[in-house]
Amino acid sequence: MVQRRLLEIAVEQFGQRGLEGASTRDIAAAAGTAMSSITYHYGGKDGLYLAAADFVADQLGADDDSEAIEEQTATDDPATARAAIHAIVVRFLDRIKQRDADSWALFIMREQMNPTEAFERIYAGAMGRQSRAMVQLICIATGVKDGYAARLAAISLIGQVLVVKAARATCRRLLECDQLNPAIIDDYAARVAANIDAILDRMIAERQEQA
Amino acid sequence: MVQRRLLEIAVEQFGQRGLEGASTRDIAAAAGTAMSSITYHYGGKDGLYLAAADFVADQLGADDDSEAIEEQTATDDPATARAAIHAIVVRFLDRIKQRDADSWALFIMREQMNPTEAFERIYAGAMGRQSRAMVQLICIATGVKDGYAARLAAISLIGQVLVVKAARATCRRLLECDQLNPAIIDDYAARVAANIDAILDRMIAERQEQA
DNA sequence: GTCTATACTACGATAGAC
DNA sequence: GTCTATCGTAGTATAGAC
Repeated sequence: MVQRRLLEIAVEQFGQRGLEGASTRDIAAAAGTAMSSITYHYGGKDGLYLAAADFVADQLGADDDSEAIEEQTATDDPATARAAIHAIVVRFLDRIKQRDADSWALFIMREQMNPTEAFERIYAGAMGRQSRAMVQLICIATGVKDGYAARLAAISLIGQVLVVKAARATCRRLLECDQLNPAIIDDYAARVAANIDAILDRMIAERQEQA
Repeated sequence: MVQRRLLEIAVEQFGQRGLEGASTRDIAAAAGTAMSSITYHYGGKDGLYLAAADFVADQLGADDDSEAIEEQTATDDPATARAAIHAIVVRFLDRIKQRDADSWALFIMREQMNPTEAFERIYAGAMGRQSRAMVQLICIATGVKDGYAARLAAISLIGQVLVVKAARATCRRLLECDQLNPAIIDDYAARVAANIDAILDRMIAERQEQA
């Protein structure tokens, strides 16, 4: 399938070099086809970019047990909710261990910085669902009713996961390693897991002393 | 000063649109000069980009009390170290409240994703110093001797701060606001401050139960 | 030092052969 | 559907006037 190959290369190139930095010529050549096939299939560079965003959004929602985790949002047991939060974070860090994860992670990061319509499409899918699930799970796990407080907490958790991709250069310097290998990611995952428990416990304590 | 104005615009444009996305014509025009003055002063686009990186690095180290904070690295009092950690985080989030902070934050973010020589220059300055100071302060605040563990913890703290810029689009969606206004940042800073205490306390507990 | 002119290159889009 | 060939339009770089 030419189209699939085109999309894979597109995500890689757009992620690595950005919308302006990537060239349709290079993408087409790497996919082993002519540049004009991009025009034919996607109407042009912008169309390919949006299609690449949809492709990322699909892959983000597919091949995982995200539905199972999101089902647990229906729970009202704090321990179950906490386990679900851990599961989401672990799964995300697991994905990052894959080598080809770079492409889509960079693609999304760029969209986070200056969002275009492509971000809407990605967030409309699995990404938005998981973010909202995280907020709800925090409410359940801590007994906090205030959605605003839970959203702020969710952002602080997302940041701890995101940082390995968003600030990869700083991480490499700080850890004095050329690339974040799986062993280091595992160690970091353990740190984040402990942090999550500490933060959730703190939030429970905050709630109780407020009463 | 034409050169200073050129650098300010360059940071803004490169940050917003990336190295490839920004055009020397636009930058020169916005700075009220001819494009060829970029060639004259900086040798070309790449030279201007590196000069912009140096400019960012300088501003990052200047106009702040970072030296005062870094001096506190010399302390051996856990409470003082903890206060210093809080101070670093607060100062960073304070800066983000400024409107023009966007430019350099985006500039650095892009370099984090695909580091070039520009990142070396930025990290060689205040950024690297503060990162290392953070690690050391964590050691002092928790009594942890293991630098590796402290570095992992430092990354998790950096992530919580970084996320407001790195995942700004997600933050906006999650908080249902068009832009992260100062009031929200303050609320978030309070959350992060509580998180830091929770995490440091947890690390102290980990250390004690290990003994 | 700064600007105007121009040269050169690479890009995306398009038309048309097959 | 896919490729080749071409066009117009950015972009950077350079040379030379002032």
